[in-house]
Amino acid sequence: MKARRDVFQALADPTRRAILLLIAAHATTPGALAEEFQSSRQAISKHIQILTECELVKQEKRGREIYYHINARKIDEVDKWIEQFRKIVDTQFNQLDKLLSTLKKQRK
Amino acid sequence: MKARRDVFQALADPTRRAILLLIAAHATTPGALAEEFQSSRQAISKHIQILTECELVKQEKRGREIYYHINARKIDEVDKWIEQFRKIVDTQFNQLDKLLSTLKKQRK
DNA sequence: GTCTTGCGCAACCAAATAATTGCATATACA
DNA sequence: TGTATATGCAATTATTTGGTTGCGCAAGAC
Repeated sequence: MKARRDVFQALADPTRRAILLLIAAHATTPGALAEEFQSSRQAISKHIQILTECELVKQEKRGREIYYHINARKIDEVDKWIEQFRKIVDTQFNQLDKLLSTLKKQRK
Repeated sequence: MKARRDVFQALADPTRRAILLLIAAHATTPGALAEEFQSSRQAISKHIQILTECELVKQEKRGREIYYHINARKIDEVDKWIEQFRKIVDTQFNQLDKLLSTLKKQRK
């Protein structure tokens, strides 16, 4: 567990998506979340760690418990990509060269 | 290469997102796509295969070439999830029980 | 104080993923 | 017909992922 930590990758796992919905509905602790899944507390904790690393959730330590909150703005990154994608599809974008140079920049 | 094949997982890989943008801009063949990346043709082909399996792109065989087209409707699945997520965040959704039973159904 | 609870951290493991390499096949072109 | 091109398929490999188990450490409960 180490490398690519972006929102897209975080959303790829169905358990993590479920966790996000639960936190969105009600700020919760790792233990409380784990009870909702068949996996262990540690497994859930790792998922939350990934969600925290890519800033989709933030922690609030309160006593010996940790409450997780949603950072909704991070989802905008996904929205932005989809919007860009849709725009290209819709306009049948023919400035291919422009797109290619954009992609090259992103790779660096 | 076998299991989970959904749109979220397909979008998790940055190369696949780039491929999608390229196809969106201009229907293309595997060979033409491979030239835009440093990876081999086979590597790109596998990515396209994944994108095809989850129906984000469709094939059109023409002679010995294969042209790929975008199936934009599949992206709606992501949109829908984000919309659901946003709705929960915005309303601070307190019918937690309802959400929990929804999640349980989805797991089956 | 002692005990229990709520966590994180590290080691470990099985399975999935991404990429390579080599080979097969079908179409175009000379 | 023979050769080059465009592609898929299968086997192999390194890395990443998702999960488990065991340990340790604070913060409340008694």
